[in-house]
Amino acid sequence: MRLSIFSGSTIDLPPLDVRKIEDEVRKYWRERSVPQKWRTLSGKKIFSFLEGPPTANGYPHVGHLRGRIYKDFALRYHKILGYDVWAQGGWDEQGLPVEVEVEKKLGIRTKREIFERVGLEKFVEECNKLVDYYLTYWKLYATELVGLWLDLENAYETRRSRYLEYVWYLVKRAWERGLLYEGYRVLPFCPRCETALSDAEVDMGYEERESPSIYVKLKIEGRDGDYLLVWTTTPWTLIDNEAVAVRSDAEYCLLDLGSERWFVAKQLVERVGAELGISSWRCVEELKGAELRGLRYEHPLLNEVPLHRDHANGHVVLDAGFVSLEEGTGLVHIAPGHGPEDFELGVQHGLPVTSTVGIDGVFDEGAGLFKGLSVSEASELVINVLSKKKLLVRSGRVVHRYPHCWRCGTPLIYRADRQWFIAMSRLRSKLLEALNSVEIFPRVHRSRFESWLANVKDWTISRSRIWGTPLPIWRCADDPSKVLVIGSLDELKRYASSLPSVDEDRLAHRPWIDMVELKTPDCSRWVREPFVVDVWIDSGVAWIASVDGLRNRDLFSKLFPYSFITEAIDQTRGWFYSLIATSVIDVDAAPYAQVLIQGHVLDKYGRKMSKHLGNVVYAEEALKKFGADPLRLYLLYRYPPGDSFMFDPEEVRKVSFGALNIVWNVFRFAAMYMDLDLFNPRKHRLENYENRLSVEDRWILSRINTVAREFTDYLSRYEVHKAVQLLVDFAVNDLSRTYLKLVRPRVWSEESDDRFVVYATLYYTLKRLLKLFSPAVPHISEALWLYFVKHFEPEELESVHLAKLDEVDEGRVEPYIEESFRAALKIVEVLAFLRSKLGIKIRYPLREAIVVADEETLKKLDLARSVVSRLSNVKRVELLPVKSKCLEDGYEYVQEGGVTVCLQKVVDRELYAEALAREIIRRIQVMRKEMNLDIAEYVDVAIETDSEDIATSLQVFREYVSKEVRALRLLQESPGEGFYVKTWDIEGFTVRIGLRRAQSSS
RNA sequence: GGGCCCGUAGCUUAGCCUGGUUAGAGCGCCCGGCUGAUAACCGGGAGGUCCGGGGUUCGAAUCCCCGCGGGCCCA
Repeated sequence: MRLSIFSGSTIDLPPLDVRKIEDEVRKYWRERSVPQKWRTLSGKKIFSFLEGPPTANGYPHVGHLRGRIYKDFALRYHKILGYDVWAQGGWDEQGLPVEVEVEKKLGIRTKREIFERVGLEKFVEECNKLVDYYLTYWKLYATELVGLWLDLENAYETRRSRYLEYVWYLVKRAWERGLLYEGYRVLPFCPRCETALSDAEVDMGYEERESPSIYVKLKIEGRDGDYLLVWTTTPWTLIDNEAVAVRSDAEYCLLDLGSERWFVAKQLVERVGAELGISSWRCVEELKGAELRGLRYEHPLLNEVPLHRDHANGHVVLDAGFVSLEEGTGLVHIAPGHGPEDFELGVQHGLPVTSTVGIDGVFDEGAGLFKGLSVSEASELVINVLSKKKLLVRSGRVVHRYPHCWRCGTPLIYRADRQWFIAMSRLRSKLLEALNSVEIFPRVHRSRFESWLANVKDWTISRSRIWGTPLPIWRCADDPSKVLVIGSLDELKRYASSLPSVDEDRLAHRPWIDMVELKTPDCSRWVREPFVVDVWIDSGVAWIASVDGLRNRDLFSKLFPYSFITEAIDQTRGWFYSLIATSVIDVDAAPYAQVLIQGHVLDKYGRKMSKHLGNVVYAEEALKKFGADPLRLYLLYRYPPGDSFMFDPEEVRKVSFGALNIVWNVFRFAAMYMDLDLFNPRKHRLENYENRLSVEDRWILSRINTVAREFTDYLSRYEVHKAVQLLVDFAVNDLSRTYLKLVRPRVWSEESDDRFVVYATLYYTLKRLLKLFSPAVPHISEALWLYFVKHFEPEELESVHLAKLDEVDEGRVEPYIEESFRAALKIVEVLAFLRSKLGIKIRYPLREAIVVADEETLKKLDLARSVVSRLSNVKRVELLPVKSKCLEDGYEYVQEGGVTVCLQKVVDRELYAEALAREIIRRIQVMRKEMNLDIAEYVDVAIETDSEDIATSLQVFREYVSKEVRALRLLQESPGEGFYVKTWDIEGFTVRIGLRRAQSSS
């Protein structure tokens, strides 16, 4: 089957129209099910890839494409290396971002509305619909139109019961291994949305904000008149204050104000003084922070918040490394329920952890006087009360950066809450050990990952949300100390005394999961913990859940550990971690062997792409504008995979498209002449011409093999950019610019069959090059495969992507010839420079060039002497050993690094005549093109000129000119009727040239 | 506050690990040329305190120290 754009009896490869070609190629792949064949496992060694599932939320942009193109490249590359490839797709479908968008869509403003106005069932249905919507988009613009051959028909989906069972399985494994526990932790909450937020979400919402700024003195017990001075911007947290922290190695001053004395860090005395407007105080005692440790003070709201009366071990001075000496007083108020650091310090010292604030930001009865107030109302009242009690030293305002909810703009509050954890901190050494078996590219990132694992904290796996995997932990209603962890749907059904009648996908979600009534011999009613599981565990268990590994053990054992994964650098603490973490929890091993860590895509100025800046380049837009292959090539070759990528649309067009255009045209050139001469690679075999190869043939044959070797070499280190640059450079410089230029006259010459030597060489080279290019630019490679290779070898495979990379043909690698060419091309460059100095165009032949150099260089040059001569249009290239002289009159020269190059600058009459002939030829060629003549078509030419020189030249070079322009008749007369006529100025003379299709001699 | 990385032409960068020609490219700019595969291409030119300072060395973009500036991650 031929592609429709290539149909026709003779080859006429059109100019490169990327999008049209890609459409046709995609159609061909679809009709022939090529990707399915490509993915078929045939029993060979498997390159198993694990897809980092994109979140089915939001539209894909070029940053996503970069990652997906690396994935596809790695897969295709290993396929042509001879592996079977495992290329299952996957989608991450649950989590807060989906909920947020559904809320927006439904006009929901508070979490309560979800339950009361919309209802959970409807809400979950909407989440599903939204996921479906984005999947459509991702399948088209981030997969199919990019040419990705990930298997989407069998993609894993984290919302499916068969998938999320593995999250349950994992939680149960953690429970069995004693790693699952319940505890308290301080987390950022949005009181309006009534949910905890992740760190990433907090980072999104930092904004300037004006807050209260108050200085409060705390009465030290047993030291009448002595106080600790503290500073805070969240007065409401004083309600849950339990300690004051100092830095043990810092100096503190006891400041005498006459009637009373305050402790302040020495380094901050001046600052605080200025702030409070006090200058007349004296430092009466200097102490190390360590000496303050253990002092007790009276809680400033002891009467207003009665529970503090019972906190016998609270209200004490402790030391902590995090105390800042840059701001505040150097004494930091500690509320273990409202700050992560405070919490840790509290736990270390056994302080009571009180959080009298609810998830909605309203104080409960524990807050005494402040019950029922919001945090901001409470702050005001705290200030009032302290002021009345004369404990408030100063109350002002301060503008600072503070985290806000990125959805609704509400300032976040930190509060302690009951959560479920997995004790990852106990697995640190196992994680590090597992990492030993993992190769990380680029290498520099390894230490980052290692230090993250070495310091890993326990994992809060519970979330107070809806659209997620339900936390599979049940508690006995009658005895809350009894806990039941369910590891699969089967297990759930086993204990169920009644089940809602819904399909399994629903059953495994809220709200249906909570309609299941569970009963066991030791408990008549189990109640599920009201959480969903952190969404990172969803994608984290992909290594086993994606293939339903417990049921497909055979397949799973072939894939695990996965050969390769790749995502952007932010996933170091995300997916890369959640994979290895869950895998270590289950089987004490890393689930992947190689990781490629990518940098991010930025805009062309190096700024992050963001909706806010309006500089996001979406996948859809980029694909429509550039086509997939130019975009792929650009993303692959412009920067190292690990680097940030400054995406400049102009560069795609100029550089990437430009390179592809040259590659395409090299094939066009080859195809045109090969077809014209009925070249047949089975008949005109390279082996038949071995002893007739000219030096440039041997050179290009050597080069393509060297390039192939270097290509695989770079890719063994995932230096994708270098590998691809190498191919582009070879195609543009070696093939197009040098080889084709050299062989063009050989192709035109019909005297011998030498042109078949060229075709055989070129065919060998192009076919190999095509395979090398195929992982980077699959569409264009395929088009050329079908059009070019399949045209000459119809029995070849139906797709380049099913082919295998050729072994490097060691016998054809001739380093000496490559060196020789390097030297010769350098001389060609110098001669071009000399010509431009002399103002003599390449079209003007020159008699002689002389190179004076050492013996070794000369030996090299000798081999490629004709190359210099042809490319520089010099009749004779003379090679002389050092000490010879070429610096005579009539020569222009350049001396460089022991090599002297001289060029004879005299243009004698004979040379001049030849030059004129070439001037004429060139103009006739232009006219042939303007007339749209077929390449092989003959013409009649009539030339009229007032120049004696040109007339002579035409007589002398009559044969030459006729042959070059395929003239049947070349007349020196005024062009008559039926001629296409143009008047030219050549060297100041007027020349009228007439052209017409050759008339058969009648 | 801690860790990692980076700083080379107007822009994007190679070279740095392993010290040694005249620091190499692409884009942009200027001049010239080539073109029967080329929507292309080629040659030349202008443009560099290799972030600053100090050290090691016969010799430093490269190795070491300090500083400045930027990025990423963590707190």
